Amino acid sequence: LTVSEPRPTAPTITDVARRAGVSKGLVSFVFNGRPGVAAETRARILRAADDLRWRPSPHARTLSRQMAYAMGLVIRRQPAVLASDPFFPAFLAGVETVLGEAGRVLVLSVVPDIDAEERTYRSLADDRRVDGVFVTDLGRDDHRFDLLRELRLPAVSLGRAPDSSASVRMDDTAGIGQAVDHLAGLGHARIAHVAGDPTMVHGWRRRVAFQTAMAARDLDPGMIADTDFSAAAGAGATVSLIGRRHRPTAIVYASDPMAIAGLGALSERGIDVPAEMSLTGYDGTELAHHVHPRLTTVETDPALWGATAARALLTLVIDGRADHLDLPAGRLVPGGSTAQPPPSQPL
Amino acid sequence: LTVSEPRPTAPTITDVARRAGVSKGLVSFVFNGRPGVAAETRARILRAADDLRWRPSPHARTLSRQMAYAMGLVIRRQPAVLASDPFFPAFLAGVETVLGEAGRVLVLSVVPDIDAEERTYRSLADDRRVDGVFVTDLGRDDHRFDLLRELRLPAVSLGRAPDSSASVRMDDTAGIGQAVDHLAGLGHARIAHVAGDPTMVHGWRRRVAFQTAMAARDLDPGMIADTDFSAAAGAGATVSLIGRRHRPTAIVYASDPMAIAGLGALSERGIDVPAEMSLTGYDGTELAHHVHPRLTTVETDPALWGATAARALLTLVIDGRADHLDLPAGRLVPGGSTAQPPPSQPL
DNA sequence: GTGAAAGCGCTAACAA
DNA sequence: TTGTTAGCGCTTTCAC
Repeated sequence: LTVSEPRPTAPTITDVARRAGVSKGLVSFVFNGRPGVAAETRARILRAADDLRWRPSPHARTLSRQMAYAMGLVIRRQPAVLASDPFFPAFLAGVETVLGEAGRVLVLSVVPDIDAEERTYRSLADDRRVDGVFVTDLGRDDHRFDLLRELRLPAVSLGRAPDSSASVRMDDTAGIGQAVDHLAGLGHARIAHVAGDPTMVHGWRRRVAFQTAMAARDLDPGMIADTDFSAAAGAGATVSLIGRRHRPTAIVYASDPMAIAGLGALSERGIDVPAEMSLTGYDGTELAHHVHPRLTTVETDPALWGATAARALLTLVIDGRADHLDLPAGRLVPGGSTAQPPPSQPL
Repeated sequence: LTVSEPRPTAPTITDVARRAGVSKGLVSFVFNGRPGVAAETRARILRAADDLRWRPSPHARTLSRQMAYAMGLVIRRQPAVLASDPFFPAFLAGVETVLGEAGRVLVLSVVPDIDAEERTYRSLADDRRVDGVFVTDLGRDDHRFDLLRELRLPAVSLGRAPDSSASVRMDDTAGIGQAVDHLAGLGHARIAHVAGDPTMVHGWRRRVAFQTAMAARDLDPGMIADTDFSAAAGAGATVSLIGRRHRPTAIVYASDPMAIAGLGALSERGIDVPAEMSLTGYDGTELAHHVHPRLTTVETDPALWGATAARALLTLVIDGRADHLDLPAGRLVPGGSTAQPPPSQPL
């Protein structure tokens, strides 16, 4: 039950230098890709390091180079919303593949509110815990970029923010548009949208995409219920939509968990999907494939997103600049939750 | 688009010492809670530090104290399984609340396979990236503790492992037992279990708990289908169980996502829940509350688990020892997915 | 092309 | 009680 013995003392750059018969400085040069080391010397040094299984210590490096070799991700979310969100695990996996190869590590924080979020960013910066951060869940009026600029913390945002220096975006317009087209193609005219959080960029973008797609087909784009992306709110919004006078025949959800919850709410009220109501989701989560009927949803690739964002952040941190990247848009995969509208709907 | 200016150079211990009119040594003593500093001097030093908004640099500390002020969590999971698992987000939130207060940070890794996992542990240890780790998803014959011992990396396991030095456990026996009792009380006799991964401790424990509870009631404990905890496998196991000659009238699932997928599979085959088949889940996830019928499930508290594990790991790292802790067991919360078995079942 | 030595910011042993 | 100083492991400037 005790952890008594000290960890074995690792070899240092001095050991390597001695073994290669050179000075510390040269070893450092080799490991930092500096020119001006004779090929033969370089080989000898690499051999020595390899023999000793030595690698430069990140902490020592941090001290002399002001680089943490770590990236940060601060997530501010309601526990309930976070728990049913399948995005993060896959996103993190993607981030890791890239950071790991680059010898970087991911520092993750989950915070409950905006104050904790700010404190976290400040201490990550003050302590030089990270060299840069990923910014997710963009707000439409996001205060974080000012803070990050003040802290001089390079950031890559997921989705484009007006004042982010680099971003990786996955277009949600296309997927929502395809969903509307799919439904309209089946004959639906009264299509509603259970939107996400309107204060968040992805919630808002999907909402606007819905309105645009509906307007483009001369359909009424007004049947929208806003939520906070939680399953509970998805169910609530569904109930409120079907209570309206002109009940919709189809609902486009801004996320799979909400669609699944909506399916539950409809089923509870004896409304058959897809015979009486068609549903589409967004994300392409595993569970969406296993509810009945299988959800028609927009498949996205969060792992690709993570890997791309990580590469962008590395570039930003190392080269001091990075671009705004666009990822291929999600695409609609028809399931069993969409069908023709019921033949005779009272207007 | 450029991140040009260097981050503002933070004050150092030297600045604080100068401002307080003392030496660096004294400042260090004060910030490490060492005795032997005059009260008045100490106050002066604290004031100076406060004025300068100075805090000791973790990296510099790491170098001289061999402490990283960070904890690690390495998750090896199939992306699909991880994505539908609601446990981690809440667990992480719990961990963070404790680590944050203690000035520690969480280093997270998501790895695809066992080799990557080992490499990750090695580099976390070699680079002194973390002072200790959380070990989750215990295998019944878990190789990781040998590795961690070799690396001298203190570890707290989630669930008790024979060779872990500290652990935090949440009993699954009680919850599964309650589920069986609940079903038996409703009149079910042919109760099946869709188990988790039998090579993982929590999967195995729930499986054994099921068998024990069934045997205690003189019921046949043999109807078990093993899975890997994925939703897909949950659906598959469900299908195989209802295909058996003595079809069960109730199924106890080892997780909510599998129960939800099972519900989907049954629904697809026209089997009514709960009229023809009762289901129970495990975890108490948000989505489980919003499917129809609402899942009868075992509520657990992953955030509490995270906070407790974090406290244990801090203790282990700081004091060199920690205990095995037990958390209150999950408890069954009846929903709409359980009812009396159908009156006349052909044997 | 290579070596010596001065930092990076802090801790801790030793002196005073 | 307080000050001095030698590390911790690495990078980098400046001589040679």
